[in-house]
Amino acid sequence: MTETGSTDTGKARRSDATRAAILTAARERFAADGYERATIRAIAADAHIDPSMVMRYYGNKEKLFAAAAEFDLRLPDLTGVPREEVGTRLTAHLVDRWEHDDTLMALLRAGVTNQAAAERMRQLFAAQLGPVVAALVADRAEAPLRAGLVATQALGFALTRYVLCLPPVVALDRAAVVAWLGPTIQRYLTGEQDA
Amino acid sequence: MTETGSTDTGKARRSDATRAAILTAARERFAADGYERATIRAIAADAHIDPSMVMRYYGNKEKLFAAAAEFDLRLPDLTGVPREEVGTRLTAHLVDRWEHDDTLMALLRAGVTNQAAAERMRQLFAAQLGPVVAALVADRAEAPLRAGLVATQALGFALTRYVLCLPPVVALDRAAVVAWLGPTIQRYLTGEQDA
DNA sequence: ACTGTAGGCCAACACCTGTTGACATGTCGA
DNA sequence: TCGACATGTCAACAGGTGTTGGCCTACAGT
Repeated sequence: MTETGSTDTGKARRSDATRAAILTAARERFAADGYERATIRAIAADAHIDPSMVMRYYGNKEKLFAAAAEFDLRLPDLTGVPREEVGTRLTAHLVDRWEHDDTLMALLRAGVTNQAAAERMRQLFAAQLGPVVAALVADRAEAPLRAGLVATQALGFALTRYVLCLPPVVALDRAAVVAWLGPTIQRYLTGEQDA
Repeated sequence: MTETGSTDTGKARRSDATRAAILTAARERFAADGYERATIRAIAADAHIDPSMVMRYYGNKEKLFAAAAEFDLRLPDLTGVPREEVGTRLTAHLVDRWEHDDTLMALLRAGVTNQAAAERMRQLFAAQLGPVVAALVADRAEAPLRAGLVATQALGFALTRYVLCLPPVVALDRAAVVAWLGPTIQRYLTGEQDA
């Protein structure tokens, strides 16, 4: 394998642009078509290169997806936010994150039929959402459950709005989304189980 | 085409068992693998027949899916239920429906990558959940939106529990699911937008 | 100027897919 | 008994898939 050190800030290689183009095209295809329908050939065509280049740079389709599905939710620190506002704040952030990055869509579409993608999704919520929630709740043992509940609503919203495109859900503007989903997320984060 | 009248209650044909076996196998495969990974060959093997029989009886893969994805939510009439209980009642019913029938799973897994399946899902919520919600809300114009919101939470729960298998969500028992999701559904059905 | 090597393309492979048509078998009415 | 028709099997097709290896070209270091 050619030197691909992750830590070195060495000189840029001539192929870096190509690598990036492949990754971008891969994200778009995986997001639009899911794992199996996103073909290496189509991704290569989008990146204006030969399919064999994809193999050379990323080994195989699985590894390409793994590289393309690297994602950071960039969750804000909610400990400084008034407790009654954390639901709306988190909701607004998630919606924004979803609308400005294909990666989550790729993860969602692929995660439904691909085991590795599903595992990624699990890690995403456990490793990134989990800690943020843990810093918020009184009993830290409750954190994974509460993070999971948030995931049900967040992913369900994304699924119905961006994938299945249920018309009434698509029609909602940002403010309405936050107004409707915010209190739900708030309750999952800070509320009691008994209504 | 052989006589396949939909209205006739004529004598059962010898091939009806085969037809049913194909449909059952198709539902299981579509539910487990999604649309593209569920192959005609695998379905035929499960049904212990030749792949060409699937084609003869259902024409092509698309039509087979259409037949396999026929589904009735069997939603109860909620007009007689105390208003503050409709959320938990609907939640409990949906969970039960989901756990005892592969069809919804097939619809969900396929709907993420297949247009026809997504369209089915849209019709399902519009035609079956819509009216039930409409009978419940004061302003009927709000019904589609409220049904859509219910869909976000219901499908999101199914996605995280049965497809992505987030551990904390999988761990919930039936009572806990109803206790957590019930109030959310209740608010989407009968609550005001401003918390 | 020469050469090694990285970057890129082409053709091919082995496999799997949906789909088709020819052929065998069984069943039931005339 | 015989023939029509439903039921089922087998083999093959045309196209698409991930993946591989050989070949060409241009640039960087000497």
